[in-house]
Amino acid sequence: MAELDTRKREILRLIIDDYVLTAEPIGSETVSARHRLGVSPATVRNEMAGLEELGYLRQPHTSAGRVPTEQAYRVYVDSMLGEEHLPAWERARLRRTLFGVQPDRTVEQAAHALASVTNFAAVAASVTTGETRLRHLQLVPLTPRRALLIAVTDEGVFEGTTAEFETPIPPDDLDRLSHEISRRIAGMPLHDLTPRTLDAVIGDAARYQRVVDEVARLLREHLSQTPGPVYSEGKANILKQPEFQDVRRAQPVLSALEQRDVVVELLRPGSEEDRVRITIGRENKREEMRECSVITVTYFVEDRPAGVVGIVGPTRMRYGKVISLLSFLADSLAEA
Amino acid sequence: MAELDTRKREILRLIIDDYVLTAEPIGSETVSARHRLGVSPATVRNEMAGLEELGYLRQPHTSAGRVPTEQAYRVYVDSMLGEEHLPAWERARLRRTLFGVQPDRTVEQAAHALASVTNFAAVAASVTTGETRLRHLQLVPLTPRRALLIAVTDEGVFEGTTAEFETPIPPDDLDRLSHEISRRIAGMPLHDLTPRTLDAVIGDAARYQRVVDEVARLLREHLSQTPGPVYSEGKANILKQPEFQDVRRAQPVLSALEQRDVVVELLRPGSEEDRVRITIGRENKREEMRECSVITVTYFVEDRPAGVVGIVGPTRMRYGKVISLLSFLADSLAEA
DNA sequence: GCTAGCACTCTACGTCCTCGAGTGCTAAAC
DNA sequence: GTTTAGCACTCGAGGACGTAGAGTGCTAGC
Repeated sequence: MAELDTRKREILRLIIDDYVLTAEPIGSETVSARHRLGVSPATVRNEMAGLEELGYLRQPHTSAGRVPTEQAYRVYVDSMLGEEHLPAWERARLRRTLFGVQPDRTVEQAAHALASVTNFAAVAASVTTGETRLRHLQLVPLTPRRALLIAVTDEGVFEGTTAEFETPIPPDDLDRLSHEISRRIAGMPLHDLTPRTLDAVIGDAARYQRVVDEVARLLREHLSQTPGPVYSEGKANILKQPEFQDVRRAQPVLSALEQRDVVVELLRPGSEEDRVRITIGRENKREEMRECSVITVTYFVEDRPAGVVGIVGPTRMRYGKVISLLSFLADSLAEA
Repeated sequence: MAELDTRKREILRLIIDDYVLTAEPIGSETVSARHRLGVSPATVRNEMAGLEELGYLRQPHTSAGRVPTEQAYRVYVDSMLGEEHLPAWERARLRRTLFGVQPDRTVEQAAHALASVTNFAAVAASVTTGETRLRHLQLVPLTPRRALLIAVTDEGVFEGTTAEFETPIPPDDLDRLSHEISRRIAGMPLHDLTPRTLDAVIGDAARYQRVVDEVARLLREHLSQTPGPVYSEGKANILKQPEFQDVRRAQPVLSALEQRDVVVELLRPGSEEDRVRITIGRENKREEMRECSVITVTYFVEDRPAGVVGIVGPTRMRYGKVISLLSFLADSLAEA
C-alpha cells in the first residue's frame, strides 16, 4: 500500500480518529477545520476522493461525509498505531481487580474488568497446552459403582467427571488405587497422554484393570481435548454501540458469543512474535462475526503461552487504546 | 377477583391466548370471529370496556385493539391454566439432551435445551442447601507454601481454591494431613460448618494448627455461602422477542442476566407446595426485570430441593406451555 | 340484554416539500 | 502544477398534509 503519500495518510488518520469517536460520517470541512492541515476543504475533498478510489473510504450516500473501510482500519493498525497513553485510574482499576480476588478467578476477573473499562465484550481463557502437567488425581467414591474423578494440572485447572465401573469397589480400595495411579501419573505432560503411553504407565497398576481403563479413557477424553474454561463477560455491552442499535445486527453476534466453541476459536493463542492478534470485520472466519473486530493478546509465563484475553467490538473502535489496554492487562496477568 | 363473570373470563382468556401468539393488540371483531362465542362484536366491545375498567386490559391508543395487563396474566396463571400438551418431539428432545452427556453437566445441558425449545433465556442451578454433606477433602501441593483445596460434596458440586500457609509444608505431610481432615469431616452437613463446630472437629487434628485454621476458613467462606455454579443459556434469544426489538429495552435485561447474583436471586428454590414460581413483570424485585416474566421450577430428590430451572422472557408468553415444559423438565432432572 | 349502525378517533403510511450537509467540477489564483 | 473559491447538484432527514383502515363508544331499536 505504498500508494499513500504523506498527506493522504495524514488525512486518513484524522478521519479514522474522528469517526471512531463520533460514529458519524466525516466531511471535508470537518477534517480541514478540526486539525489545521494548512489546506482548504476543497483540497481535502480531492484527497478524499482519491482515498475512496483506493478503497480506504466509503460514502454511505452521495451527500454524507465519508467513513473508513475495513481496509482503512487495516493499514491503520498495521502502520499508523502510536503508543496510547493509559490514564492512571484505568491502570489502577485493572490491577486492583486482578490482585484483589481469589487467584483461581483471576482470568475471569480480568475479563470482567476489561469489559467494564472498554464497554465491549471481553473474552478470556487460560491456555491448556500439551505442556501442562498432571499433578494429582483422586477418585472419590459416590456409590459403589461410581466415583468422581478429579484431576489437577500444573495450571490449577481441573475437571470433575463421574466414572462408572462395572464391578463395585470398596472405598478403601478405591482410595489406594487412586493414590497408586496418581503417583505414577504425576508430572506427566498432557501431550504424552496418548492411549499407548497411558496404558504403559498405569496399565499394570492393579487387579482393577477395568477401573484403570475407565480412568484412562476419561483422562484422555477430558484433559487432552477440553481446553479449560473460557470466560466471556459484558456481552450486553455491544448493545451500547451505535452500530448494533439494530437488533437484527446484534442478535447473531450475541448468539455466537454464547457458543463456547466460537469463543474458543477466537481465543486461539498466538506465538511470541504474534502476541497481539487483530481481526477486522470480514477477516473473521465466522460469518456472524463479520461485523466485528476482535483483538486478542496472548500472555506468556516462562516463555510458554499461559492465557489469552481479548475483546469483541464493532470494527469502529479505538484500536490504539484497546491494544494498549490489552497489552497492559496481559503483562499484569503474566505476573499473576 | 370475583368481579369476573363467566363470559368476561372467557373473553379475557381468548384475548390473552391470541395476544400471546401474535403480539398485536386484539380487537373486538377478532375475538368474536376467531372463536364463536355466539355474541356480536358489539357485545364483546362492551365486555372489553368493562375488563379495561377493571384493570385487565389496556389500549395502546384509542383506536387500537386491547392488550392484557400484568394483572390479566396474573389471574390467567392463577385460575385459567389448563394442562398443556407437550408434543412428543419436544419431550424426546429434552430427554435426549439430558441423558446423552456427562452427568456432571446435566443441569447446564438442561438450560441449553430449554433455551432452544422456548426461544427464551434459560437459567438453572443446583441447590446447595445446608443439608449438603461433605464427602471428601483434598489438599494438593502447588508450592511449599500453597496448596489447592478441593472439597467434594454430596451433590457432586465442588470448588477449588488455593490455600496459602505461613510455613512451608512437605508434600507428604500435607497429604497425610488432608486425609486426616477429610476423614473427620466426611459426612458432615454443611450447615454445621460454623466456626465453633469446625474447630471442634478438626481443631485438634495436628501440629499444623495454622494449616487447619486456613482450611477451616476457606471451607467456611466457600462452601457455606457460595451457592454453586449457575447457568444461563440463550440470553440472546430475548432479542428475538418483538417487545425487545428496541435495544434500549433489551440492554438492561441482558446486562442484568450477565450478573451472577441476579441469576442466583432468580433461582431461589421453592418449597414442595410451591414448586412452580411465576413472577410477572413488576412483581420482580429487580428494576431491570420489570419488563419480563420469570418462571422457575424447583425439582426435588428424596424430598429435598435439588435444583432449580427456569426461563426469563417477556410478560407476553405462553404460560401454560412454558409451565408444562418446565414441569416435565424438572421431573426428568429429578430422575438424573 | 343484545346488536346494528354510525360517527368518531387515532395510527400507519405515502406524498410532497424544504433545509442543510456535503459533494464534484470548473475556473481563477498562487 | 497545485490549491482554492465558487457554485450547481445530490441526497437524506424531517416536517406538513392527506388518506385508509382499524377499532372504538354510543344510541336506538330488537
